[in-house]
Amino acid sequence: MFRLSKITDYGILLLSQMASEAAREGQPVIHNARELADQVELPLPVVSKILKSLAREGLLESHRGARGGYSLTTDAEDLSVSRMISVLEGPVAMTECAASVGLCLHEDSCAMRNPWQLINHVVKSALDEISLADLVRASESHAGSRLQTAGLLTSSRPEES
Amino acid sequence: MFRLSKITDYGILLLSQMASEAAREGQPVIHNARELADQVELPLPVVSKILKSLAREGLLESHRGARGGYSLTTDAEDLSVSRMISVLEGPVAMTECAASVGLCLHEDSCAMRNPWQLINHVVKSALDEISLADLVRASESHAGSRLQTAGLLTSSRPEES
DNA sequence: AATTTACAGTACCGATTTGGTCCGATATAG
DNA sequence: CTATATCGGACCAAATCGGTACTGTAAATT
Repeated sequence: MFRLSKITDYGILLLSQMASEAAREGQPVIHNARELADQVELPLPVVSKILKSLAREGLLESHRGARGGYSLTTDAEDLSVSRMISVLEGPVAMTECAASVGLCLHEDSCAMRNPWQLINHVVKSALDEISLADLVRASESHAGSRLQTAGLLTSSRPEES
Repeated sequence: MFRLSKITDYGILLLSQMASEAAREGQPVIHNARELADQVELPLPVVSKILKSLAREGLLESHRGARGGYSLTTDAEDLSVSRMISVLEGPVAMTECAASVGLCLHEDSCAMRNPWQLINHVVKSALDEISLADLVRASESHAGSRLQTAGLLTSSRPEES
């Protein structure tokens, strides 16, 4: 409920994995689908499918043929969560009305267009502020990420195992 | 595509409708399902179902019997969009992992728990900041809402008909 | 040039979720 | 007592989602 599809979940996971290695190497690395599937422990066909769509949308560059694979086209700092979500499951539009015109029967009479656009804008702005690099940092350390210092993480820290 | 279910859409619409009238009357009004269904132009059974669940969750008070109906239990200023969404489609959790423990197979190995919690927190905070009263104001006037003055609406204004 | 590796595209299927309907029971006003 | 409404389910069709399979094409290795 109110959640992203698994595809998006996996997609962002894959991008993070790639960005993480790129950061370590200091340069973009070419990963093939099989390798990534092993690393993130997901079935190859699924990973393959997601990588294809990421490439089609321009987030990844594909290299065909033997020793081919995918590499990031964008610096992790410059790739927002908002963008990733848009690419993986369409524009960030919390209701049909917000997505485009003519989808809702009550478009004219409905008093909610402005409100929804407002909500939408607030959420989208929030997601614009988080970059792939932020995610990588958050995954690698529990403390000290840029976002924490920016005050975006106000709660102490997630209680987990 | 990262959107709320129609039920949530409708639910918030209904709450707005009720809050709007309550604001005009200066007091909570009792609406029956049929009346509301007419006003928002949705099938009665659907409206009825949604109102039931809103009442069950405590956002509305139900009055049974003849001349019965529903009334808001909370002041519109104190009801956040976040709360409404939670009630209508479960906790705001953008991925399964974020919802509760034990749902994802890769829970331990997965490096994304922190990142997702981060994203989740950012979105939830954003939705906490918008109240039902804000929505009503936004629906009634294109300019001058509290949110605009608070700087949450940075873009000039939505381009629409 | 043949072979192997790996991406490209697309069709497909089963399971789940969603949107929507219906009905019998119960409570209240008049 | 009767009319009016909510209450709490069950129920169903349709759309969506997660995942698989297969055929084709491009590049590198030999």
